[in-house]
Amino acid sequence: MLDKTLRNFDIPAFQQDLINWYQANKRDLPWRRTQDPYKIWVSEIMLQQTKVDTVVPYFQQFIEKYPTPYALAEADEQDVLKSWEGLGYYSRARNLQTAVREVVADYGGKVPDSPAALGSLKGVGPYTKGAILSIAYDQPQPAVDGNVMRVFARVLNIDEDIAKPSTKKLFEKIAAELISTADPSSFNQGVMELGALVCTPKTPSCMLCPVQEHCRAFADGLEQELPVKTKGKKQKTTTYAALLIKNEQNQYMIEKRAENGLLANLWQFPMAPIDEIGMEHITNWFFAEYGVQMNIGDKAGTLKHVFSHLIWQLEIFHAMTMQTETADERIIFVKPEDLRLYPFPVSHQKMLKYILD
DNA sequence: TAGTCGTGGAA
DNA sequence: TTTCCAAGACT
Repeated sequence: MLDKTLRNFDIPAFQQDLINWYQANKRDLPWRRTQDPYKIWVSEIMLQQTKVDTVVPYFQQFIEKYPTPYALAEADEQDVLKSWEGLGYYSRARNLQTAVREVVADYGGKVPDSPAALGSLKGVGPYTKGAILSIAYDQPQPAVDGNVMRVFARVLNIDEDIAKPSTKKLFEKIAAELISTADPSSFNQGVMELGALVCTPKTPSCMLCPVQEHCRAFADGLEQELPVKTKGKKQKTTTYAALLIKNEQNQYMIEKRAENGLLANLWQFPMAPIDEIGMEHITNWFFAEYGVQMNIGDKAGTLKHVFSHLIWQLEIFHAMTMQTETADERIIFVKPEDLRLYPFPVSHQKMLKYILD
């Protein structure tokens, strides 16, 4: 299967054309100005499912605050989450810190350069492992992301569904065959850079492509049809009442979310699923759930927030309570000016404007 | 395997 | 407006 796919494919010429193009056209990105495995690691975690333009400012600020594995290992998780606020996929931040602590404890603070040790770290999967080994340590390891699957699917005219995990394994085998042993870093980054700048998902710029002469999809006019990717299911909407509960000290009630699952360990204004409990039972539900007696006031606004796999429809209300504390450790009351000290998901960051005017 | 896990930008 | 998606990992 693999032999047939790669038969008559001029691997050395493809490598050379790709690497030459990459050297001449690569973007000047902060993580390309260093060989520090820790910094490259941080960049690769941030770049998971996230655009380069989004990552750049987060990376700069993160490295300034946590310049070494030791600095990150010693940091408070809440501070790390605050640095990650707005970037999404927050378990990446917590897994990174867990992994960095392991590197400090078990590897003397040096990022492992063996595939087995690196791949065992929390949050380091097949792609990230290959990226770190190739970019930081110049090892010829495949690093297959969405770009790589798209580029290789077109160049080699492969119509396997790239949404399937088994297809990713196929491309890892292909990447292992194609990767340059002379410059694995430039090869891997070159494929990704090509995917980001030229071999784009929609309307690829084939006329500007440095490997056009190697591309079977272009030769057959199939560049728009490849790669094949089945689409996921639609998100389900849940409606919540989100309450801006103020007490007589002008403090607002916020809640730390569970330590697992969606938006783990971030803070939010309390929410009630009004589909389930009914708007008329909210007060009782809140008392049962949080031990807080409150009166609901005016509606402050409405907010629709779209996640990857679900949608929140938030109906936002002002509310008043006489209490300044509860028995629930997840609940605290905070002055408006201190709310920004806590890591909030974007949906609840937006709610701050109803309080801070 | 398929679902979970965020966000903002492009077409 | 809707859809898709971006340098994935985990369960």
